[in-house]
Amino acid sequence: MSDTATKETKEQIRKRNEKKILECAEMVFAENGYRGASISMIADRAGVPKSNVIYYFPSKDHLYQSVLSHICRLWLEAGDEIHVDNEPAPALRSYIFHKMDLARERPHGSKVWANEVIGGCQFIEEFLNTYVKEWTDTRCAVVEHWMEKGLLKQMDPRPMFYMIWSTTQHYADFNIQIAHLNGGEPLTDAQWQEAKETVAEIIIGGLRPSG
Amino acid sequence: MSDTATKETKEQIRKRNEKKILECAEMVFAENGYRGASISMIADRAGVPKSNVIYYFPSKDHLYQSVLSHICRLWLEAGDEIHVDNEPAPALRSYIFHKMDLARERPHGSKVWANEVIGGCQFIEEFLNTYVKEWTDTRCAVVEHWMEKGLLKQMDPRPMFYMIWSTTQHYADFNIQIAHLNGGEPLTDAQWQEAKETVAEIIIGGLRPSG
DNA sequence: TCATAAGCTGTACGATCGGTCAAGATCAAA
DNA sequence: TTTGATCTTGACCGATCGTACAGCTTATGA
Repeated sequence: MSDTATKETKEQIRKRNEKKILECAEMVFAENGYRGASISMIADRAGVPKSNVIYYFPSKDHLYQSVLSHICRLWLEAGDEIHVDNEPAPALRSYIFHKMDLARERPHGSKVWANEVIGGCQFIEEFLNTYVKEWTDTRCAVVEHWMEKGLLKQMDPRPMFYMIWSTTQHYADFNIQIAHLNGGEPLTDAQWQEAKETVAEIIIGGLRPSG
Repeated sequence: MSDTATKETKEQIRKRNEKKILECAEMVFAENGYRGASISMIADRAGVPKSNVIYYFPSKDHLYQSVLSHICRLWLEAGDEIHVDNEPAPALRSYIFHKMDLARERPHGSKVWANEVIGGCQFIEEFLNTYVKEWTDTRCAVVEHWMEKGLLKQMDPRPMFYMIWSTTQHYADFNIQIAHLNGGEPLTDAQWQEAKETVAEIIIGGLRPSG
C-alpha cells in the first residue's frame, strides 16, 4: 500500500496525535478560558473528530491539566540561573531575558496559566502549594543571601519576584493590548529587544544598593 | 401596607437592581471569563430569576460591555496625577499607590479586563484604539518631557507604563496565587504596605538618572 | 495467517446554554 | 378608580455542551 510513505508505528501515531491535540488545546484554552473552551473547538483546530480527542485524553479536565502541567515545568526551569554562586545582576538579567523570550515564543501557555489563576486556581492549587512554593522559597533565600552580602538593596524579595513574573508575563498575556497600543502591529524585533533591556534595567537598577 | 418601610420609586428599583446585577456580573465574569460565565450564575448570585437579568440587560453581551466600560473608566481616572507640572517621582509614586489600592479594593474588575485582553480584545478593541491609546500617548509625552529635562533616565516610556500596569494588576489578577505563596493567607495590611513601597521603590529607583 | 489490541469515528444522551414570550403583579398618572 | 407602563417570573425553544458507547479499520505479535 505505502510505496513512498514510511509506515508509522502505533507509538509514533500516539505521540504525534497527543502532541498535536495538546498544542491546539493550549491555544483554544488560551483564547476562551477553561469553561469557554469546548472539545469541539479543540478537535476542529486539530483537524480530528471530537471523539478522537476524548480517545487520547479521557476527559476535558485531563486535557486541561496536561496543558497546565506542561507550562509550569517550562517556567520553573527558567529560574535555574538564580544560584548563590552567581553574581545577582547577570543572574537576574539572564532570568528576565529567559522569561521574556518564553513570553514571546509561547504566549498561549502563559495565557492559560493566567486564566486559571484568575479563575481561582482550582486545578493548580496543589501544584502551587508544592512545586511552585518550594521553588519560590528557595529562590527568595538566594536573593536574601545576596542582600545580606550587600550586593542588593535590602527588601522583601517576594514583591521583586512578583514584579518579574507579572512584567514578563504581561508581554505574553497582554500581547494583543500591547499591539493595539503599538499602532495595531506586534512589537518588532528591535522593540522587543528594547523592552527586554528596559525591563531588566529598571528592575536591576531599582535593586542596586543606594549606599 | 408599608408602615415602616418607605416606598421605593420605580427609578430607585431600577437603579438598585442594575447596580446589584452589575456587581454580581463583575464577580462571575471574573471567576469564569466571558464564555464561562452564564446568565444563570449571575442571576443566582444576585438572588433574582434569570429572566430578570435579561429584563435589565437585553443580552449577555450588553451586560459584559457594561462591566468592562465601568472598569476602564476607573483606571483612566487613576492617572490624573501624571502632569508636566508635577515632579516625576511623587507623581509616579502617587499613580502606583493609587493603582495598587484599586487592585486591592476591586480585584474583580481587573480580572474581567485581563480575561478579556487574554481572550483577544474582541469587546474592547474600539475602546483600546481610542480612549486608552489617547491616554497612553498623552502620558508617554509627559514622561518623555521629564526625561528631556533630565529628571528621569532616558528610555522608551512605553515599557515603563506596561511595567506599572502589569505589576499593579498582578496584585489583583493573581491575588489567589499570591495568597497560596504566602502560606494560604491573603497579604496583611503591613505586607500590602510593604508591597506598595517595594514596587514604587524599584520602578522609581530604576528610572533615576544614572549620571 | 490470524487473533487481539489499539486507533478511530458517528450517533446518541441528558444537561445547560442564551434568549423569547406570555401572563401576572405592581405602581404612576389621569 | 381606571388605565397603561413597568417590574417580575416560569415555561419553553433550538443549539451546544461533555462524554459514553458500539462498531469499524488498522497494526502487531504469536
